[in-house]
This record gives sequence, structure tokens and C-alpha cells, in this order.
Amino acid sequence: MDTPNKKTYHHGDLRKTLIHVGIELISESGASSLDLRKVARIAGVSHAAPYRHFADKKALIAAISEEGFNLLAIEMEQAISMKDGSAHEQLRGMGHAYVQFAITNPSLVREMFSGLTIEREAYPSLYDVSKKLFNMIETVVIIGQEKGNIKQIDSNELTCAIWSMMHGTAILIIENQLKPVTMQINGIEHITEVCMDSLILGLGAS
Amino acid sequence: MDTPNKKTYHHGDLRKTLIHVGIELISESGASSLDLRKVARIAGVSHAAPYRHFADKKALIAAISEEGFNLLAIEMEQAISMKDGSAHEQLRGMGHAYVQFAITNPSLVREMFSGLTIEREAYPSLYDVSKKLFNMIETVVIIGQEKGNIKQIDSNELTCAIWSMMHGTAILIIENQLKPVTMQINGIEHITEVCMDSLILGLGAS
DNA sequence: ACCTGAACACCGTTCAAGT
DNA sequence: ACCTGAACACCGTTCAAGT
Repeated sequence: MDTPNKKTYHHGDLRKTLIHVGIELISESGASSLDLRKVARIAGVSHAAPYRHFADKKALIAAISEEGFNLLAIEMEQAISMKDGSAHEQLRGMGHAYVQFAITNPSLVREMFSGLTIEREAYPSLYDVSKKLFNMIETVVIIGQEKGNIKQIDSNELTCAIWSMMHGTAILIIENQLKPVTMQINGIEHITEVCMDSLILGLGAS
Repeated sequence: MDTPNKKTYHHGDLRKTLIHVGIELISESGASSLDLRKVARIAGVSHAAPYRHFADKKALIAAISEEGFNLLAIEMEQAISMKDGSAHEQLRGMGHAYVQFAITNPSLVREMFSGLTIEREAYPSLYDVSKKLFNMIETVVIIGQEKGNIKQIDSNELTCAIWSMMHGTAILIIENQLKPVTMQINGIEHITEVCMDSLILGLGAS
């Protein structure tokens, strides 16, 4: 009666089901294989049903991206909480978590940064959830500044630098562009550390 | 007789024409609006003609991405040559050039890093041209190390860190994620400088 | 060698109609 | 309120046929 079988979707939360089917499809075979009709088929509804919940395909992708940011935020939060120590350790942990998430979900991460975030008014909740990530990083920065471990310039700007480094490292790794280094044993963890540490050193209090 | 009108395509270089039409389409209205039939229509050939030059749509996108890397490399080269001075100045110049290119061609840059680079064997020339970029950065690093301005660790790793920072900054800017800072006057140039300088400081000889 | 035109399968989206 | 089925326009790809 309340087993989570396909029948449930019809009275249950089809919206949520579509999002999760979409994430699975993207993870399995890339973003290009995300078609609305297939999502509906797998969810067990007609191809027109998704239009009850999403204005169009872009709206579904926006919702999927939003869920992606939520999942990433959870990983990051966990990484921070595991390190009880210095801001530097926390930043390192965040970098590893960010890169690890990208390696685990490359297609999803690509989709999250594929242009939809530009339309801020159209997808406000997508913007909100990405901003949550920004604030998470900034909190670490501010605490680090209070402890005197990070230099006293605008925390907004420092946050930009940190997110940029994490993101660039993650993307270039999943795009195979750092091959000369990532090929080696533990290459990915190593280069992530090199990238983060170089930046952290530059951010140090002086 | 040799005016560059549409007739030329039939005996001229249709391949090149398709690539440039593709770039224009992507630049104008985003990557999602790149359809093969429209490209063919604009080029003045039938919708089947592109298949003489490209195995499928992905192959055309790979060629477009390749051209994108070439264009980016030209900008970077120019940025480097303009600064005759220190490695630090050259790195700063490269960062600005990279970000500027991304802002000018956001959809093209997204396409260049949308997963095709993973299929190394399928698109070897795409991999080659992206590696050219890597080498360009590394050359600056090595010269900087010889002058004693950059610390003496593996130049491959330092290059990864630099490219990561440039790329992350560029992508987050075009994806509107650095809004808190880029909104301000000269915000983009300013944050690019903050990002690059933080890293450069961390890369310094000690 | 290079291009055309018809054909096929399939997708995004809409809409009248069903429960 | 939510879903279905038919319908429309359009795309990627293939292939026999044209020059």
C-alpha cells in the first residue's frame, strides 16, 4: 500500500521523481541523453505529464541543477565539520570535497554550470542555493580572519578566489586537461592539494 | 568570380565554413541552438552535406571547440608578448586575457569544456590544441623559475594551479556566481586581479 | 568526389478530452 | 487537479540517386 513502487508517482510527488530520474539519467549517460520523454517513460507517466510540473525542459534542468547544488553543499558541510582545526585545514577539506564531488558526478556538475544560472529572475531558487555555497565558504574565511590565519581584506573577494580555485581544479580534472599530473598515482589528490595550498599560502596573514 | 558569396562553399572549404557558422550560432544564441540543419541552411547547402565533412554532430562540436582553443591561445600569446617584464606580470596578463575571452565568448567557452575533451582518442587534435595552451602557461612558469621569481617545484603542477585559477575565475564570472563582487564598478577586472595575485603570492620563491 | 531529396525514428511542446 | 493521446513542427542520421 505504501511501498514505493511506480504507482506511487501518480498520487505521490511526481515532481521529485522526475528530478531524481533526471539526475540518474545524466549521471549514467551524460547531459545530452536527458530527454523529457525518456524521463517521463522511466517515471511511468505519459510524455505530457511533466508539463504539469515544469514549464519546459529548461525548468527541469534548473531543478536538477538546484538539487546538484544541494548535494554539493551537503558534502562540503560535512568536509568542514570533520576538520575541527584551523581555517587552512577546513579550506583544504573543502577543496578535496569539491573535487571529489565533481569526479563522482561529472555530468551533473557540468550541467550545474552550463549557463542556466545566468537567468537569475527565471530561476530564483537556483540562484539562492548557489549563493548558499558562496556563504558557506565565506563563513570559513571570516572565522579564519578572526583567528588571524587569513589576511584582512574583503571576505567577499577572498571567497571568490577560493571558489574559483576549487572550481577550476575540479573542472579541469574532469575535462582531462590536467592529464600530465593526474595520470600519476594519487595524482588527483596531490594536484588538488598543490592548488589549494598555493592559494592558501597566498591568502595567509602577513 | 572570387567574391566570397555562398556559391563559393560548393567548391571552397565547406568544412571551414560550417565551423565558422557554428561558432557564430553558438555565440549568438547559446550552445543549445546549434543544430546541424540550421548550420547547413546558413552555409547554403543541404542538410545532408555536413556529413561529408563530419561524422556526426559531436564531431562538428569538437571542431568548433578546437577552433575555440586556437582563438584563446592567440589571445593569451598576445597578452604574454605585451608584457615584457616579470613572470608575475605575464601571469597577471594571462589571467585577464583568459577571463576577457570567456566574457566575450561565454557559450563557446562552455562548449569547449562540456565533456568532449574526455574522448581523447576520438578527437586527438582537440586534445593537442588544449595541450598547447597548457604548454604556453608552463613556458612562462619555467622562465619565471629560471629568473628565481617562482618557486622550484614541478612546473607541471604549478601550471595546473595557474590554469585552474584562471579557469575557475572565468567560469564563475560568466555563470554569475561571483555577483557580490562583479556587480561593482570594475568588479570583474578587480576580482580577476585578486584571484591571480593571491595565487601568485603563494607561488612566490621563498 | 561532393551534394541532393526523400525517408525514418525520435524529441519538445500543445491541447482537447478524460478521470 | 492531474494525466492521457493525438497532433505538429523540427532535428539527427541514412541512403539511393544525381552531377
